[in-house]
Amino acid sequence: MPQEPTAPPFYSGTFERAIDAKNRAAVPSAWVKGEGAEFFVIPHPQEGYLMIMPQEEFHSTEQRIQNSSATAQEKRQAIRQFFSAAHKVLTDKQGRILIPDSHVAAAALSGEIVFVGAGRRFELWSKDRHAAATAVNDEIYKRVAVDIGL
Amino acid sequence: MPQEPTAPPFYSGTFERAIDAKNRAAVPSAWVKGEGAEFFVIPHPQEGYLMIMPQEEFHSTEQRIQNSSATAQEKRQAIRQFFSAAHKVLTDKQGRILIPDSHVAAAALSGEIVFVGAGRRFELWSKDRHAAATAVNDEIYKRVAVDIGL
DNA sequence: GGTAAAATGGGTAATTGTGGGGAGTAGTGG
DNA sequence: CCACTACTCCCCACAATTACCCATTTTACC
Repeated sequence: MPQEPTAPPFYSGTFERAIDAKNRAAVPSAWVKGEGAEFFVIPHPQEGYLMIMPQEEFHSTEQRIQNSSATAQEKRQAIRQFFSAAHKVLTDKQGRILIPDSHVAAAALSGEIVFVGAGRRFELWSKDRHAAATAVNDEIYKRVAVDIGL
Repeated sequence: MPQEPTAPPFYSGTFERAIDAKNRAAVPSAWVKGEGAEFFVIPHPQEGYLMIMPQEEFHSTEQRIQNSSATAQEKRQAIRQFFSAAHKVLTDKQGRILIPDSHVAAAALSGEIVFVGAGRRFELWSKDRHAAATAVNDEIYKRVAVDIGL
């Protein structure tokens, strides 16, 4: 039976979690299919949160850099930074991932954290930063909602 | 069962390591599959770091020189330089590689070093130089990230 | 309320990184 | 051809980190 060749994952919703003393964070169970799921963890270049994506989205992001309007030289540099910041992680038997120290620092993670679905990838925030970012975005969201007559 | 014919290796992430008095450096365990992995070590021609690649990437790099727009004469010279600078190394039983003296000098390695994943190959930097180079690239990376709406 | 699944915490075993002693090998010069 | 030296690799030992496992607690769903 030729079933779907791994249906493209889609992440949505917001989930509060905790990160423990060993820097482990439990991925929402709805987002982890089988055993030993594999993700790439990359700090967002500007805003202080972590982007987490499966392999195919990782490579498709590389392609987007490749297709950008920058010069060939700039694109190579950008991709280098992108690769060097990307750490591959596997879920353990309890569905948790281990966040590298440098990335914990980059996103200021400690205690309460938030998983946020973002389509083909998801995000990991410190609760505080997420609250702040949400406050700003909500403003914009409301304006746009009015604009389209939601 | 026709499984993938040895999935091409992919290196990503950044790992801090030490180089000891015997010029041995432990390759990140995630990057070494079996026993006695084999790599080619070549100093980067301009920037002062070492490129490390498995055999297939080594040969594919030779091809890229071959396909460059230089004259036949120039290409022969370039490939000569490339081959003469490339040292083959094997991991020892503890997963370490021995860096030739000349290459240690070329990359100014001593004490703290950094392994950087770069797709089908990886890089070996002195910690100091890496910090300096990263500062510059990060600038470009951020600009491109905005460009593609990361 | 009861059952199952999910999330969290921590103990323990296995793996990884680091350092150094010493045997085997190859290169050097007499 | 033989010593002597320099180097490389193997081994062991230790420390630190990671992954596995099990035990509670919490949440979700009948």
